[in-house]
Amino acid sequence: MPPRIKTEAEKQPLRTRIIDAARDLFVSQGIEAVSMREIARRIGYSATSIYLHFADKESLLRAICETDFLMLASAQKHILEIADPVEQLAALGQGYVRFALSHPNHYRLMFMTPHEPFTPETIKLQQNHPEQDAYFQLKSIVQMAFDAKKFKPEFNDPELIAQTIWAGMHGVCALEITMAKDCWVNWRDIEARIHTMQHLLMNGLLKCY
Amino acid sequence: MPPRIKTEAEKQPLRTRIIDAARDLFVSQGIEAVSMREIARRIGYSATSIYLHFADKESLLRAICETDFLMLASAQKHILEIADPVEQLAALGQGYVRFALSHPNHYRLMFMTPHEPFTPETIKLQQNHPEQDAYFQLKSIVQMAFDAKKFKPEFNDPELIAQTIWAGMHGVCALEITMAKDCWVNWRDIEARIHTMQHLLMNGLLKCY
DNA sequence: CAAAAAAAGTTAACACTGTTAACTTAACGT
DNA sequence: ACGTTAAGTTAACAGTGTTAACTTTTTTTG
Repeated sequence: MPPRIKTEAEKQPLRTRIIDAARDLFVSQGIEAVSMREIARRIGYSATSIYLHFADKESLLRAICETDFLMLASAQKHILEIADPVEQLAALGQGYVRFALSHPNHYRLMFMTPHEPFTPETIKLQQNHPEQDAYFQLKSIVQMAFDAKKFKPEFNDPELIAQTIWAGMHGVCALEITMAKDCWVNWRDIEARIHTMQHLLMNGLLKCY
Repeated sequence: MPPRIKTEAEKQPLRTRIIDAARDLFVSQGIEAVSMREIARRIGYSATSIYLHFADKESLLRAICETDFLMLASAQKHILEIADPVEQLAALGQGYVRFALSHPNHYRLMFMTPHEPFTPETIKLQQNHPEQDAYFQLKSIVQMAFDAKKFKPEFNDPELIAQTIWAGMHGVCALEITMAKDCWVNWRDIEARIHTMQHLLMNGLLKCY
């Protein structure tokens, strides 16, 4: 009997099929819905076979995380082409917020859930790579603006500037993701909140904006 | 045989003993360590007896959350006595950050974990009560500063101002709580990050600070 | 005071979870 | 064709939240 022709999905190595199935699950139903058995059910394997490719659930989630970090950095890399560093900064902020709000589950996993720290050995992603490390992108752009003397003189530490910009945008996104449905707070339109924060950061940090 | 003299703890109604045991657990070992069976073990009851006081684990966690919200608001209520609204704002920010960083597990449960929305029926906490609602405290102080024409003219919506201040401080705290151990980022000192954010918010929003 | 009713707790069980050990099947090089 | 290795499987363990049925304790009532 000839071997049944494999579908495209079945040709993929199992490791990536596991990641994809797990991602599908948690993107559509949230992290709580991701169970080893459900992942296995989706790809037609037994749950234990996942352990042939990942040490444990943590590792699997970190692998997903890794591809998501790459996704974010990739989506932003075109910004590095923009000439004006101030425009770059604005675009990066916009892109970051878009990513967070259109992929809330990814965002939660990436930036709102504590994991074991990513050590350089266990991770394939290259730190300080302009197309793989979104934080490096931010740092670089801030550094360029800093070198061009765009910031007010009281801000003399580019890395601190970068981390403050990140914190500001993260605050808006994180509150939106966890608390948007909460009617305790009479939330203003998310676009207004984003705009106000960006305005505040830019105006506060830059000499003229 | 006479009934054994009850200890002080045993005299407490069971409901609060459950909450306290659960809080103890998750403060010291994180939310993952909180299981119905472990809570019960600690207070010497069977796990199912918890269900006589709480519909499910969610409800129990919400009850903890509620007492924590009260804790935060209580810790801040003295600020309402301060005369100058700008000083009030600064003190409120400081207090908020202190709370977040000294009670990270509480903070995560309160502001970084999605729950079912708190409806006015299911909650004992009074919304818009100056000693029970920390968000109301923020709103009030912002409103006072707004009425005193302390903000720059381009910021004309006090609630939006309040939400932006919150987002800024939350961003710093939330990143610290989830990512402090992550050596991917060369984190600046948390005090510097807090100070920079506060400086930025105050300088950006207020006419003169 | 005793009987009935209500409240408070308990055990056993169900359907899940992540994970391990032991076993089976398939593939491949000699 | 045989032995070896890899790939997957089933069964099982210890844990989870939760429910139903049963027992004990307390309170109310005749």
